[in-house]
Amino acid sequence: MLDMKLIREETERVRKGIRDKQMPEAEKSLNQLLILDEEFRLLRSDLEEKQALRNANSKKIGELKRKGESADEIMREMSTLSEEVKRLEEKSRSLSQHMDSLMLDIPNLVHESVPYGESEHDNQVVKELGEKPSFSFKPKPHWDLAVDKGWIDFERGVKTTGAGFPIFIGEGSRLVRALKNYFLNTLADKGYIEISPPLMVNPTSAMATGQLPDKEGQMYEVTDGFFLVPTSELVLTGMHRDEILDADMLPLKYCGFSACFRRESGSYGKDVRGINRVHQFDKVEMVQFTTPEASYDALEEMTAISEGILEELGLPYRRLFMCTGDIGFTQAKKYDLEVWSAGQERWLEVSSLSNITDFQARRLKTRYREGGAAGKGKPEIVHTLNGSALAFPRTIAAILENNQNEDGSVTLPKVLQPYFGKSTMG
RNA sequence: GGAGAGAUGCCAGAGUGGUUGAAUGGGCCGGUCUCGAAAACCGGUGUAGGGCAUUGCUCUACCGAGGGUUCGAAUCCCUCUCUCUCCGCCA
Repeated sequence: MLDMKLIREETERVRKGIRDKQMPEAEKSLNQLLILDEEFRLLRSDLEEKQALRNANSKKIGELKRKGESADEIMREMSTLSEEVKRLEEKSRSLSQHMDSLMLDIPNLVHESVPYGESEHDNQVVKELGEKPSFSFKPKPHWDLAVDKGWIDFERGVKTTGAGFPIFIGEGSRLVRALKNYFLNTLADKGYIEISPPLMVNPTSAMATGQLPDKEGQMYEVTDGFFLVPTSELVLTGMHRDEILDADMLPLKYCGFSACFRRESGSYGKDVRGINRVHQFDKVEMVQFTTPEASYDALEEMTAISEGILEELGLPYRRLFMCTGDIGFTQAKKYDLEVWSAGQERWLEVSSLSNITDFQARRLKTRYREGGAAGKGKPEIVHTLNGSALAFPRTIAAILENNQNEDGSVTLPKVLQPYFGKSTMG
């Protein structure tokens, strides 16, 4: 959510942002919002004047009654005034509700460094590192490799749950566990506080973090009105909703492991083959709360951490600088990291890192000041960032495919071996 | 799941229809005292939005959330949410 003041005072910047993000529908909302804002402010000043009069009169009535004098005349006046106030209050409420829903259509402004582009084809590859492995045999895609070795069972996953719910078995499961510990230890060593989050959130959290209303179709809703988390970000950032943080706590860094649940309706083809895109997957997520001055540096820091992990894993990767047309509604600046998967001979997205500036925190009402809630000075809205380190399935796909041997065994990256307890799978 | 109690400012806690943005205590900030500190004493200490003006005054809203009663609601009524205690059940 943007600041209404910004929308009002820097309308053309907001309009340009909408156009750059290729969201023409949002411009209609913007236009309507400006009209309603005007109307709302007029209504407001009228209402407040009448409220002030009502307050003054009711004070007078109190005084008269205490003195034992008649207040009938003022009371008669008041009943019409009160009705008018009530009418205006209701109008103001419905106007502001309408405005709130329009506000949700306006995307975040992008950072000036973000390249202009109309679609995913315009994203820029700003970094490419690592050697793509070469083989003396034809490397298999993971869906053959892992199934042959019994590490992943897709069919039984369909049996127990449905398509897109693979079961990791034996050393497959052990690899998941090794990755989890490796990722979390690495992040803890970098100063990230580890969180084991709930896997369901309430609609308020889903709304405040920006998953609702626009991404409702992406989440699974369970019968008690909760949503299964599509990412632990909802908990890691949502935990500080309605709080004023102590400035000394910033930057506040969290990391969390969780299963992530996504409907992924409309996906098909090679994108969903194997574990490239599934309905439930594990992910370790990083989140930061920073001051406005620090957020863009924090994005670089987080990106460096995810890239460092890929380098330690020996996976060739590239970094995409997402263009205005592909960056997403809430983000001001975003990088995607993709690993090379030798069996599929394509790049797979394993991490997405974004600076959301104050866009999410405004809705969350997460602010900061010297001394925290009991402190002095005006509270400022924090900046929030999030990034994956990393999503498991595609990382696993790349590890298996890139490190496979002719007999189907997999020589694990050095860094994982102590976590796995062995150097080889299979 | 059953029964009861509660939700007020940074915290504790009063307030049960009128001058209450809210007593009192604690904390925090500033000051007096002191060589310095403690103690004591004095003063200050919310959020959001608007107006004037320019860094101060003023108006409005906010006492879990939403409705209602009333000329007037923190205070009365209804609904919801959450917390606590006891019982039951259970990893």
